[in-house]
Amino acid sequence: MQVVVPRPMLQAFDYSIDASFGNGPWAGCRVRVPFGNTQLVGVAISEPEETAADAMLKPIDARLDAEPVFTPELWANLGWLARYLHMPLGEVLATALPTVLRNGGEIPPQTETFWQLSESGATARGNVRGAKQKQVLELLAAGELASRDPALEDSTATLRSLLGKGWIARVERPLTAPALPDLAEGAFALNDEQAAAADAIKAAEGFQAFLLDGVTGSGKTEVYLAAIRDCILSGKQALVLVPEIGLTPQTVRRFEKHLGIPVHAFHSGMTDLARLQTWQAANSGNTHVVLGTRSAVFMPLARPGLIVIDEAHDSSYKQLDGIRYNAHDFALVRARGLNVPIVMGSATPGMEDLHAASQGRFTYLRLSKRAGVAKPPRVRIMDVRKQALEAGLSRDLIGRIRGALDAGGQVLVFRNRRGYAPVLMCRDCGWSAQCQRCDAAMTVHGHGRRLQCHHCGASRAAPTACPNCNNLALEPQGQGTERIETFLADHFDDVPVIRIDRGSTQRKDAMARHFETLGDAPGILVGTQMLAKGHDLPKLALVAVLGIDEALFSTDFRASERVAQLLIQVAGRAGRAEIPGEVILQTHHPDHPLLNTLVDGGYHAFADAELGLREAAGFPPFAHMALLRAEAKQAEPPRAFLQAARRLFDDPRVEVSGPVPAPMQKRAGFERMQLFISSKDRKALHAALDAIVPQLYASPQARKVRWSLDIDPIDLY
DNA sequence: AGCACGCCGACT
DNA sequence: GTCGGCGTGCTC
Repeated sequence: MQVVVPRPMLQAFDYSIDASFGNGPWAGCRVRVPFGNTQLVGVAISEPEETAADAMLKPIDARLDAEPVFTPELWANLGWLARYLHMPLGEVLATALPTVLRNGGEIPPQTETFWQLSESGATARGNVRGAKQKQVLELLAAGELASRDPALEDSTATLRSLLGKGWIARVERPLTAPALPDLAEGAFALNDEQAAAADAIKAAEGFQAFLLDGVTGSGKTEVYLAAIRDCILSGKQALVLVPEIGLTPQTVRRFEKHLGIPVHAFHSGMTDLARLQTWQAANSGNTHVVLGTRSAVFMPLARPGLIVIDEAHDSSYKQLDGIRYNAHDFALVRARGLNVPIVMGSATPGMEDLHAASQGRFTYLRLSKRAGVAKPPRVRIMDVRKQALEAGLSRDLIGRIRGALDAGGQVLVFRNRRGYAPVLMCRDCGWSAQCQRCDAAMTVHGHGRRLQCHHCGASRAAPTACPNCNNLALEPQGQGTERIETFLADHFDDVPVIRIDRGSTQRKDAMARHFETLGDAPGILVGTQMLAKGHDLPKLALVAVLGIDEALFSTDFRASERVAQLLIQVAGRAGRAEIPGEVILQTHHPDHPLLNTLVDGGYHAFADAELGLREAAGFPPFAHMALLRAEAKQAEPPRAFLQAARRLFDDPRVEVSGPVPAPMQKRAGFERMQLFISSKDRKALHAALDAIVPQLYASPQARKVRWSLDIDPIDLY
């Protein structure tokens, strides 16, 4: 019997089995096997009779599943994914399983926990001191509750202490499919565009891909919800993918509220056990809706009916290490395999998706109107050449912030650099603090007291004197969110100033809390990318975007797309409600074509121009790319490895360029090189890689480097 | 990857 | 004389 294991090896391994394991199907079942001098959890990929008996083979140690852990559709598509990514099947299968199963854990019986009031609890109920305990007891007095009931959220500790006192009891019941919601047709108030989109999705028979292109505030979510409702009312399951931005719990609550049924979540903030429970509920058909981040794309579906990808352009759908899959692309493959419709929603669709729509591969659905009273914001480019700046803000901008606050509005200041300042520099000799292990300047934190490398995490105290000339002339250069926050808090001391970035918002619900703190009162939010999403701010009157200039001149061919998406997303936060929003882009390059195209023509004008440039340059989506990366302590072994790899290509339809140093040549002490591989012909590219990748695994040079192959890379770092 | 084997340099 | 450096082979 052939078994694949989670090791970087392309081949399968043969094992013998003895009769005691029973005779169900083996392919797709997990097995524990001896491997070298350890044991591994692998997956059988054939039946015993397909392999010739061989007395030399080791026997498997255990069969871990009586039935395959992969649905037939996932089994087929994960096989395809392994071939497409040119990665070992054993590693792909392991990645696609929840952690518990990957590690050989049992699939527990499917139960659901309920809490009941006990007799002593009913007696004690009258004289409980703790407010929280009293509240929970009152809830349970009205009837038992499932542990996942929203009413019991954040009550884990209380429940545990009540259980300890014997006032409540825990009951395990077999999990069953939630009752279908009682939703009449048209339960959502949709405008004509939304209704047309929902109807088009409803009319899909089998696989059909929809690009739901809707401006910010146009109500894409209502269209998803309508489509999901249609799906579950016809007895099928919906899978919803969302970006990794820490807002999944809020989104789950919103979906549950609108659909009236439990929605199962799957994201990195959950325990391994909770994730396994969602997996099981989906696999057994005991849930109607699963909502999760990237890895939820591997969810087995017993009754598949619909896949939704929210914010389909978001780059967090691509995994950057290990199995570098793209959940957006794999979701399309699965929708085709499951023969169900898939909806990709975005206010700023990626070039690939727009191109697919223009070719007719995706059905294009447009939501051009903002829902309700919301009006599109006015966007202005503010020329700050020859202007004095305070913490990176011009006088004019500061005045406009004052005006917005005085009118009772809220202000959002966006700056894509966290920390106090991007560089610590010596005024006298020009020395600047560099990271020892990376080709990058260290970022100043803690109001100038600390230095931190954003690439390797290195951190140290900032020197007081210049290490080069000994003068006391060190000065933080440039602006980070921390410095801007300090300035604004000082300058606008009558309103709250809240910073939102990875430094201030590490805890799970921190972002939601920050938004709550602000409420409806005038105030200022300062932050990075993280500000682009999150709660609606009904009183948002002004969005100021600082420091876009460096982003305008990046070398990465995808940089323009990302800047455009970010600007549109950030700008879209303004004008979502009663206050007419204004967006100010502060720049030293007011004539930059990207900015002007965006401001004058919007995202679509930009996209048309960008697609033209991509086509002329032969970049995706008009060509297909792969990136072979290699790194080591010294630059020579990666260069030699990639040069040897380069010589293996001989198809003229496949272009290979490099090896070249990565844009950040040294990172965390490793010298990094890369080889670009591209072709207009996807089949030719993959045929070439099919022939070459096994040779890379066998290459003697590969032992001296850490290497990886990235199919359809999105970041060329 | 992870581990064992094995062949050369600097330590008790 | 050994401890341990990491080059090489191997995993059914």
